[in-house]
Amino acid sequence: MTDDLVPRLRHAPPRTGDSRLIKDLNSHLVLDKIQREGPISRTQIAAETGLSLSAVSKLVAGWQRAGIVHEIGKEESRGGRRPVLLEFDYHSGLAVGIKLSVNRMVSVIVDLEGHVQATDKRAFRPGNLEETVEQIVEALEALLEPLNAADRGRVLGVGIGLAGWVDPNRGTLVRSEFLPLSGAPLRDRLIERVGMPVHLDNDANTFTVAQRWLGEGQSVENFICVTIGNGIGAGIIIDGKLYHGASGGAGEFGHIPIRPHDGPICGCGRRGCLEALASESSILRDARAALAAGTPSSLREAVASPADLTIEHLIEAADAGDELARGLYQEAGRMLGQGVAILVNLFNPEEIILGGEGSRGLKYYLEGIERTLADQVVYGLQDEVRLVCVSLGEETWAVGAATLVPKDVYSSPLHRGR
Amino acid sequence: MTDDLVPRLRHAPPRTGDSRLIKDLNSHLVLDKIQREGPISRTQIAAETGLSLSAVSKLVAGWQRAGIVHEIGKEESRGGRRPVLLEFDYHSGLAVGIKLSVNRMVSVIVDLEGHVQATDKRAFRPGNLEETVEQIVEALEALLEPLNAADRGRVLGVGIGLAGWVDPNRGTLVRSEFLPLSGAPLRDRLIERVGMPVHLDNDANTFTVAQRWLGEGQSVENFICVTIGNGIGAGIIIDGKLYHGASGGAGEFGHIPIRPHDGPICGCGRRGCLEALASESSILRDARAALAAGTPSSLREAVASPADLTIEHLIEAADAGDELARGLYQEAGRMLGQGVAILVNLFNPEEIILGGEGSRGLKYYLEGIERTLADQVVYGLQDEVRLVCVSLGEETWAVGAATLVPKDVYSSPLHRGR
DNA sequence: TGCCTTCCTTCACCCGCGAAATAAAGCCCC
DNA sequence: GGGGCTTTATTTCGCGGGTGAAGGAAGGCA
Repeated sequence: MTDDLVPRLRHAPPRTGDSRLIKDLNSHLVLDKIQREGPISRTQIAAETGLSLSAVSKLVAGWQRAGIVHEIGKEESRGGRRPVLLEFDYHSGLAVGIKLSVNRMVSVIVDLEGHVQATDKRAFRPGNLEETVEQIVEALEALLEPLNAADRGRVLGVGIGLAGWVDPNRGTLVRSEFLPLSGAPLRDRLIERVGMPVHLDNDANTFTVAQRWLGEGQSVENFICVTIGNGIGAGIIIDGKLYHGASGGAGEFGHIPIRPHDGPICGCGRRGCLEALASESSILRDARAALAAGTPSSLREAVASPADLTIEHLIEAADAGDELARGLYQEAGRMLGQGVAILVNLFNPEEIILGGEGSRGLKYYLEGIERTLADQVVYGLQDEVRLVCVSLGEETWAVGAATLVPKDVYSSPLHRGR
Repeated sequence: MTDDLVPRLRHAPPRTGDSRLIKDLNSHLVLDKIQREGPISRTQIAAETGLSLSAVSKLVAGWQRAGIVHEIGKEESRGGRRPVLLEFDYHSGLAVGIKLSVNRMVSVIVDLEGHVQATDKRAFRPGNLEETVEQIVEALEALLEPLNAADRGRVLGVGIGLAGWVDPNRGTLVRSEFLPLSGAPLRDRLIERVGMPVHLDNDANTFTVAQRWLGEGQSVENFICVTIGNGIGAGIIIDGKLYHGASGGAGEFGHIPIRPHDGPICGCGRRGCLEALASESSILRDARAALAAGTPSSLREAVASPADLTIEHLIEAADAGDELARGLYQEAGRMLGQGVAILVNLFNPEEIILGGEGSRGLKYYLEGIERTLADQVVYGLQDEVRLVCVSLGEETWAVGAATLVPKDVYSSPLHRGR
């Protein structure tokens, strides 16, 4: 009986169409319109969705009762009664986002528009399930403690992002390079402890959801987010919905083989992964090696020893025109460009969003990427894709994780996972 | 006004939920069950779909009236009234499939189960729109002519597959290496001429649809078909639905860059595409070069000059243990393996179907693929994917194209493309 | 002030689903 | 072989949701 539960969930019966589905569908269709295109009038929603005016009115009333949609004012008259404008109320709820990484945990409280209300940064010591849960709960409490009771009641849930292979349906880690909790019921333990919805996903995916909800992908149905920092990751939106693959492992862009025979060893233990060729840590590794090998560069004066070199040094040097730094970025950009070319050939996306850590290095990558794309994409498909750059900071990750909450609450049933 | 039409189509209003959608949805849910899992009883359908028995009965009645579903007999009693078994009637309609290639056109009439009723093979001379349409119509007439009037009335439509970038929504070729009809309304002209539905798609996509409808992907929601022959292609099924990308160009697997700097020139003009490294024609090219360079091999006795060498020679030689042939296949397999590893890292599919032209060479590829996968896929994701081999012949392509027809007629409204 | 336009709400009606009652078909056991 | 019991299928009815028409509300314009 109980044993049956999990397989049953994986092959759950398909959603059948009954009146509830209809209402769900239409009501989210309306909410979506208001969120993406608001302020907007009922009549306009009806015209654009194809729903009847009466249906729109009723559905809007539902969202108003729930406090998620408000009337914000009236538009100019177009010869008759002035349209009443409706707006998504981004202040109607709060969400907590947590980004976990090797030895750090950054948490935020945001409103539904992603505006940060409070931040908590602290050390994180990867441990067993209980130790990990305990640290997350502590951070959560520190974050919620200053809130008054009313605000605390408005918190809708918690989203957590981390690097690794996550099964978001089960709420477990399948494999992660820094957190040895494979298979442990991390999400469910947390739900028990904090008494509100908790969502878990890969960090690149959380960033992607944020871009879809509030960022550069709001009106794009097929796009890919590539994140570039110490590692490289990707999140894939297909038909407006995050694509997880068969078991949550989709989007491991950083580990696609690019130079599997003669490339450098990657953190994952294999050779020539894109991440080992194009990430900022790979650039740093090559810069240190070049300095140690005696390559001339202004970097030599910036640090006492190659080991002290940081990304900031490299960016400064590149800004100042240093050949070595620029060359390394360009080479990394070409490698990344090859990866992006593969994405474009395979996915033919409408848009690719490049999220760069701090984003300052991104412009040095960009040239290499664009040139490579033109060379390596078939049929001129690269002209069909828009490249967009977005800056990523420590907090951005946490804010992204927080958007798992509204994504779950307010997304259409067709986009809600299986 | 008219100018507006195309953009309006691209951003068509989303499908709203009304009672018709419900019926459509449930009715296809039921049909799908019967097609995939039939023979099956009404009660079992109800249990597995979650629909009420009354709904199932009514919906089944609809399909019976349409002649698509029939009662086939009764099952053993399980202690009470014997269940009536329902079966999808694959003979209720016919479909035409056409595969166009450089100088050849293969057409078939099949029933809905893909059984070939008639075949037509002829030369194809790529020309302008009217010339092309004319040749297709001729083949179609040759195929339909022997049919009696009743059978002719049962033909539901025509599906066409060809290599290149196709926009299936508009029914146009965007770019193809052998047919200079970019942007021409090929599908719509054909619809006018033949007076029945015509569908156009990339050939790898048609093969993929066939695998989903009748082949190895019937019960798999996320899989990728890779086709290997003179070229290399792929079709992607996500959530049970063929993925086309933003403008129909998705799945250009043969042209992902693998050795963009030092690889051989590809037919598309760029360097180091997968297709230039791992297709059968690339193996042939390398074999000829090796013979010309004096590499010892049993192949030398098989042909007078390297130019006479064919794939069949290579397969025979490999079967006989020839080092050169085996080595070339293995190397190509490793290259293909790198490509497949990229697919697995990015898509985390449940299954990958390898369609090999004639399939006889596939076993020589396979070893290289499997070994490479184990090396180049992160987190052991390769253990999550099933590799399946399928044989591909000239007719298989045409049969695949034909499945565009039932896919369109009988697929759920949620899977019917945007 | 009166009429028109535009925006929104209300009400009657249609349609499909689910639940329950009913019918049909077959097993089992005395 | 006849009365239960079980399983399968159909029919009936009420509910919820969407649509469309009619009506109310708000504002422009002469």
